[in-house]
Amino acid sequence: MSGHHTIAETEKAVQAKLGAVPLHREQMAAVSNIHRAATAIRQHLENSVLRTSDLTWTGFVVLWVVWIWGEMETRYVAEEAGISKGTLTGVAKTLQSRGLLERLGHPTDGRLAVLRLTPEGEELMADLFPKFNEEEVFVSDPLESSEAQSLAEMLRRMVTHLEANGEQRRLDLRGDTPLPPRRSGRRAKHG
Amino acid sequence: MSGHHTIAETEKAVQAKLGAVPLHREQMAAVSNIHRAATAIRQHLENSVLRTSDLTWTGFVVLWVVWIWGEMETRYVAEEAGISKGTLTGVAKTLQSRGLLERLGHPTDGRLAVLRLTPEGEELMADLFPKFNEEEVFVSDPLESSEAQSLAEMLRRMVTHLEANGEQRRLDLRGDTPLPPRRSGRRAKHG
DNA sequence: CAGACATAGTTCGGAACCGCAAGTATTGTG
DNA sequence: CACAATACTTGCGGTTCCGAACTATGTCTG
Repeated sequence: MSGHHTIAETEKAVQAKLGAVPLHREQMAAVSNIHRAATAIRQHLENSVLRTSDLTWTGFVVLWVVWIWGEMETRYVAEEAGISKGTLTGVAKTLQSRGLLERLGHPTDGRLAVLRLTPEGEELMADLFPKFNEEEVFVSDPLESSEAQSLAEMLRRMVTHLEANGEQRRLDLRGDTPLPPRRSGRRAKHG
Repeated sequence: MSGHHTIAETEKAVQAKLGAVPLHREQMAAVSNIHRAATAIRQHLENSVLRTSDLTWTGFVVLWVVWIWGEMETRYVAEEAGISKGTLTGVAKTLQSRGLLERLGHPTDGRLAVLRLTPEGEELMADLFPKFNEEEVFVSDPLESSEAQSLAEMLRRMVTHLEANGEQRRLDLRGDTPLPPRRSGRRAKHG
């Protein structure tokens, strides 16, 4: 890494820039450090264990989700992996083309599709996951065992809160005004 | 949200799947919850404050970094934002085309490029950031003030640790073997 | 049972994204 | 002045990503 600014320096600059503005600093620091940490950890894991298997982060997460749950319907895989259905379609195709994942139709409901690891996929995860976990230990090195637990627990509370109340919050925020269309994305057939 | 599985259920499934394998569970839970939380928070922020200004997450982060630091050389912007230089070139173009960002040559070193917000960009951030901060408060709702501080501090330690030791760790991990080339990417001119 | 509505997944447009190679320009150095 | 180093851009080949439109299937209702 050896960055230009350390995380501590950035926080000082924020303080300087926003010194006069009334803000909720603790929450700001908490949230922005979550993203800083997530990015740094992700980059470390991508450039260590994942890279050697030529897996992307998202590809790994999808494999992981399916591995943990066994067979799983695609809509739930997308949700667990934190990606959209459309993205999953593409990612699953990539993983299928590498022989790691397979796709089954649902026996009774023709709309559903189910994902499952191939034997090669199972083997890969059995090999990869311990290495992945070793790096999780490495990045958690500065935390005491009790701190790691406490960290996980606080984050879990935040996620649970968002799962329960996020949608309502977003509805309240925008009130009547519907969401503006995105700049990019598919357009209606004709004006 | 209203997911299929809650985060608690997922952790139970992990326990079931990996019950026999010797793993470091606390660190695993901590790291995976960091990513879960980061994804959930990012989606919430994108679909509330960012969406109304048609900003992507990365676009906002770049604006934020430049806003906090004032003028900043592009290489440092990329690093602070957690993206590659090549990506930054594209993102900066997008933001310039919207009149939010401008690009200046460095007065003394002709190789450098410097980014700075336009008045429109300053105005947008001044308007947007308080709203953004309000949502940071919302997502941190389940945390006591002291907990938010403690969370930020633990994450800061993890990031600092990675900044200091990540590169060496990756070097040690791969030992002699150079990184395998990526599946994709530009090829050398002739084999 | 036909038509309306709902649900699951795919397709598609536009953008972001990476890593690498190669190109351009500039600066530092022996 | 040759030559190395540095900083950024450009382009390639691929992946990921969202969300709206679209397709196919299932379900509900009159």
